[in-house]
Amino acid sequence: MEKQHNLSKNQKIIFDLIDKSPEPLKAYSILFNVQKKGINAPLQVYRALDKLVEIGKIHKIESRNAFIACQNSSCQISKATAFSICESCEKVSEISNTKLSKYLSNFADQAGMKYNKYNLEFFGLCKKCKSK
Amino acid sequence: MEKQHNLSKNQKIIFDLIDKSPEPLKAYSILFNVQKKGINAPLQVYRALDKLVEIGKIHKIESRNAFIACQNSSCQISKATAFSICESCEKVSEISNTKLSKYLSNFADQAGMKYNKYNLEFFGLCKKCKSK
DNA sequence: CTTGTAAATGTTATATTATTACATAGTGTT
DNA sequence: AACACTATGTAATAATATAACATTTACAAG
Repeated sequence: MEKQHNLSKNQKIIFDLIDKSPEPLKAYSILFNVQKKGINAPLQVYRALDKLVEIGKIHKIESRNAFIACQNSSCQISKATAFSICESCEKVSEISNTKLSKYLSNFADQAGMKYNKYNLEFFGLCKKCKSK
Repeated sequence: MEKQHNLSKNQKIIFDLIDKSPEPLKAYSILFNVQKKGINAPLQVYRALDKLVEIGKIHKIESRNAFIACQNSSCQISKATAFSICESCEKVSEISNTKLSKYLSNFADQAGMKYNKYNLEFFGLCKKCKSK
């Protein structure tokens, strides 16, 4: 059984916003959107984001400085993430591919070193953009 | 034969600095270091960095907003990159592993979509930090 | 129930990272 | 020489993120 994380008020407001969004959201766009709910300062947003990332409810798309809800119910901790990013329309999808994640989790480098965490971002054109 | 890129003055100054550095450098630390050489403004640094990334002489470590010289002589274009990052001392190494790069370059997702570009960052503890 | 502790909140200010806009200069063709 | 392209210089500003400090809430242990 996975640990239940009871989100606090701000965390819930911000998670709900990200979860409903079809695209990754940036911190200041989140801030703008939640100001009517009483969240006034960047730090309030960043604190909630940090926590949500920590418990795996959202992931940060590093190359875009944006945040997306976890699409993968089994991924409760953000330690092994893979995304596909369309370089034209900026659509981002989380990749859940058991073979890929096994391959990467078991990867050992030249020195035999293994890693407990990774983040992979693939770039290309999504179907729609490719057919344009 | 690979295309030869003749670096301009600013590009060369900034590449040399990054290439000599044992660790990834951040843009404003680069700026600070090259001010004695007549580069005064952030934009001058960012323009050179953009170009150097484009031609594959350096890579950006996205999770750290820092830049590292390409360690891999065959990687003239930054389109397939993998790094190992120590979460304790922040040491970063580029991974050149043919199997890994083949695996990722050939990876096709659920929809059969393939990608022309990827960036992978592994996190863990380096040998030194692990033995502490 | 009250006390201790960790987590979360609120607020202001500031640090860090990156780009826009505009003017000028160099480089290499044809 | 004319052209196109790349690079440079400078000032201002936008976008992203954190530091410092005061207060409040949640909740388990005594």
